[in-house]
Amino acid sequence: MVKYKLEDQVGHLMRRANQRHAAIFFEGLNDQQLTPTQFAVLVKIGDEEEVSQNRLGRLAAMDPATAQGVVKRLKERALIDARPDPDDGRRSLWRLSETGEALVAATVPIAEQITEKTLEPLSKRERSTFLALLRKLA
Amino acid sequence: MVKYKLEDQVGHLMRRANQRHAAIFFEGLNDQQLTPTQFAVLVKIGDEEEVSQNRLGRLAAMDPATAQGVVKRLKERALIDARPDPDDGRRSLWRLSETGEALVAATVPIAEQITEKTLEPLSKRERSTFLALLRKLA
DNA sequence: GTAAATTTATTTGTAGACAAACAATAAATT
DNA sequence: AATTTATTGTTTGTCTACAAATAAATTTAC
Repeated sequence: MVKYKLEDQVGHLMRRANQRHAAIFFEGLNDQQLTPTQFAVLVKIGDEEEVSQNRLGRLAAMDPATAQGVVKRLKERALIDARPDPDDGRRSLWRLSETGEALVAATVPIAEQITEKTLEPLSKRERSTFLALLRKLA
Repeated sequence: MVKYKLEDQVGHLMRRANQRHAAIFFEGLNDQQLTPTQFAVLVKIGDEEEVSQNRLGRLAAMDPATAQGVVKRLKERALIDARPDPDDGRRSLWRLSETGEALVAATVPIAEQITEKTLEPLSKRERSTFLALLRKLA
């Protein structure tokens, strides 16, 4: 019977790694006032041209209730715009505004630096190992 | 110039891995109505016998504002108790109640299953590699 | 063609997570 | 001893995250 050590549990370690990454993220995108989720949503809208809110949630790994709030705040900042879906009365189709487009273009390089900084404690080789294993747990 | 792929970013993958783990956690400890953070706090209080709120926050990786709320809820459920620190008028010293003690004893085995289930997609060897690398990023 | 099931989106409620500002106490400095 | 600095804990506000309940529109099944 070995003692349960919180510090060795994968959940605790992931939580802490996430906290560290979040801190790096906020430091990097402090000027733009973007959260990781908001950034993810902007990138995904950019990828898709036009996309419904629920689909966006799936693409960026948010549930519908979360997506609703995130989209609302981005809309209030005029980073995204919507028009009603002509084929489906329930949906709105979201796209980047010009400001949003410019913001994504300006922030993607910073996001790349954030990824780099997050992985900094690992060697090149370790990084690809880690990402491959992490992908299996995602 | 390679396109920025959200799905390949370490932050996004960690966020998703965390979501998956959280889902496994809630499923496992649904009956006890414990969150990962609450469980972490209970385990840490158990480790320490008696501990102040701020120190507890550091042990379980929460900032003071978060710790305050978590401790408050555990106290309301009578899982933990406090007495004033005789040596420091600012502090309370927290410890497990009898109920809390019993709950920790009952839930640690479940937490071990949760860890196991979270790591299930990885082989034994991959698990130790993953944990070693994750520890460097935490 | 209608009833049932599914999908889309919203609302309410709970719980982390953290920044910033604050009050109270304790420790360090001079 | 008095002042400065640090620590402990609380409060307010914003945001993510999700469960559960609801309403409306669409699809599927019969």
